This record gives sequence, C-alpha cells and structure tokens, in this order.
Amino acid sequence: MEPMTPSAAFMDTGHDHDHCMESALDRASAICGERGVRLTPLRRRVLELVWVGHKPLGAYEILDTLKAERRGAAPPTVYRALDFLLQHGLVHRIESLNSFVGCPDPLKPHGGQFLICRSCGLAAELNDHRIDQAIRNSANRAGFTVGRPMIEIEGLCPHCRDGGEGIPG
Amino acid sequence: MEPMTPSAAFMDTGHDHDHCMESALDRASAICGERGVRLTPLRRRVLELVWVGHKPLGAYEILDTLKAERRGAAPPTVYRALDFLLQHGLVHRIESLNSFVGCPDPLKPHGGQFLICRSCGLAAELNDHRIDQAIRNSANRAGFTVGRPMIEIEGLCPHCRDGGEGIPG
DNA sequence: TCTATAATGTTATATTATAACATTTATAAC
DNA sequence: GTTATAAATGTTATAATATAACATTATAGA
Repeated sequence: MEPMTPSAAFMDTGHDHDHCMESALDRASAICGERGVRLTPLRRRVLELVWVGHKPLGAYEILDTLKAERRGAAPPTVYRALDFLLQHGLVHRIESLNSFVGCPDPLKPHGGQFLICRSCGLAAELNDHRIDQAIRNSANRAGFTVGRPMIEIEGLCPHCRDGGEGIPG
Repeated sequence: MEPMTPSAAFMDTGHDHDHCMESALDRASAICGERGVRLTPLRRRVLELVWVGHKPLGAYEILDTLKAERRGAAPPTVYRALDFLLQHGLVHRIESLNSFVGCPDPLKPHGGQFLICRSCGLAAELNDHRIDQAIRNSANRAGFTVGRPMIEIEGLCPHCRDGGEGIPG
C-alpha cells in the first residue's frame, strides 16, 4: 500500500510492475471508499489500463482497448472515467502529450512533476519539494498566487541515454 | 531592443505595449537576418498577432484574423508560420492551453516558465535560474538528461487576486 | 533568365475533446 | 421488495486542434 519510490519508473530497471499496479488499484479503492465515491468497474478498468505501463496513454488508445471489451464504448466513456480519476488525483494528465498516466501518490494533492523520455516515452513522476519551493518563491516574488504547478521535462531516461532502446510500455 | 523584464506582463500595470511589441518584432527581424532565414510578411504578421497581447492565442484565433486579411488562409497557413516561429524561439507554445505566446528573450534557448492567470488569461514568462537549477539537480539525481523543461503554473495574477478583473488582452 | 529551393495555397482528413439527450444502474426511503 | 432519486453510462453528433499530401507561387543564387 506504500506509494512507489519517486521516479521508480526509471530507477528500478525491473521493478515488480504487477505489484506496482495492484497497489495503485488498492489505494484507489481505499481512497474512493473513504470519500464515499464509487470506483465503478468502468473507472477501475480505465485506471488499470493507465497503470498497465509507465508510458502515458492517450484517451483514444484507452478507448480502443475498451471497445474490444464493452459494446458501445465511445469517447465520452473514457473521458468521463478519466475526469473522475483526475478529480480524485488517481491519474495525471500530461499536457505535452495529451495523455494520461497513473499517480503513485494520490493522497497528496499536487500538480505533476514529470520526466518524460523522448526515446521510449516513459514518464516518471518526481514531486521534488525543492522544485516546488523554487517555483513558489519565484511566483510569490511576482505577486502571483500559485494554483497547480505543472512541470513536464522532456529528455532522455538513463536506459535510453546509455545506448539501450529503453523499456517501452 | 532590450528584452522585457521577466514577468513584466503582471508587474508593469500599464507597460508600453506598443514598444513591447515593436521591440519584439525588431529582435525577431535581427535574429532571422543573422540566421539567414526569412521572416516573411506572413510569419511577421503571425508574430505580430501573437504579440498583440500577453494572453496566449490559439491557432484558430490567429487564423480567424488572417482570414480577414488574406484570401485562402487555412490551418496550415498558421501552423506553418507558428512552427517557424517556435523553431527560432520567437514564440512559445503553452501546452495546457493549446496556445501560443511571444517570447521576450528568443536568443537564450529555454523551455518556458509561465505564470498563467486563471481569471484574466494573461501569461508571464519567468525564466528563473533557481527553478531551472532545482529541476536539473532533481533530474540528474534520477539519471535523466534534461532537454526542454516546460513549466506552466496556473494561478491568480496580482491584479485578479486584488479584486480587479485583470487586464484582459 | 533559368533553376533549385523555399514558402505558401488548397483540399482533405486525422486526432483530441465535448455537448446534449436517452437509458440504465445503484442508493436509500418507504 | 417497490419505488423515487440521483448517479453513471450509452448514444449520436459535433466542436476544436492539428497534420498529410500535393499544387502553385515566390525567392535566391547560378
């Protein structure tokens, strides 16, 4: 039930992803229970799909899978589930990719800090307090009240940098 | 010809925007000259439109204006001009808004750091070295090679926070 | 002037996202 | 258990954003 180590997606070469995903679903279930909202089969399934890998998924990729499983799945099917999951902090939206990825730490409200590999497409969430602090300092100096800071850092993950082709998925 | 003070969009309540825009166009002209690329009338006009305000503009908003001025303006007309301007650092793309805004400092290559007011829609570019450093430290610790860091901070600008309706445009 | 290249015009279509209304399913009040 | 209510999902249509592909025009250099 403990949240994944920050940036585990890149750091643990062969982390136990089944566990990673299972624990994310367990946490989601618990959170929804506490909040009196329903993690319906559809919503749970979309969360599962988003957690299949650490590579952000587009809404229409999710939809393609759903279509094979449910009769009449359509864009609103997936967007509504994603809206719910976003509202409860269970997934993040990666703006620069129009894609969605599971949040490893849904209890702490936060905008996302993501390292996104241009080669393999994996995204790792950071949530470094020092980055957040630097942003708040700078924004406050400008008289700006910070709402949701969004940080998406394009670059090369360690695996892809070191000649590998990365670990797609 | 000097670049605008960081976050001038919020700090100078009534900054001389004509000057702001003119100097941006002059800089663009100089940069293109040095690089041997052509700031054609179309590209210049799109840059001008993006600089009309500090509020990021959508491609189709730009297109609407172009359509009134040129026969046969179409999506590729504006997207191609924007691609050129992006390549040369003359505009930034705001991912969270699917919109474009002029860059006040096109010579220094950088991802964008933006404060974006949820109330009036204005965006101010920061480029705070401390934020950049915090990001690089954190990314390096994860073994990640930073390419373009993108930072978009949603919140409330000083004008809108202080009861005003902001200075739209 | 001629040629090669770059830029723009033009048509069509892909991709991402939402609106609006109908139907079904779950909740909980009786 | 039945029923009223609200929540969730189904369904159809369309809006908003972006690119592909090929034709034409303009520009720079030989």
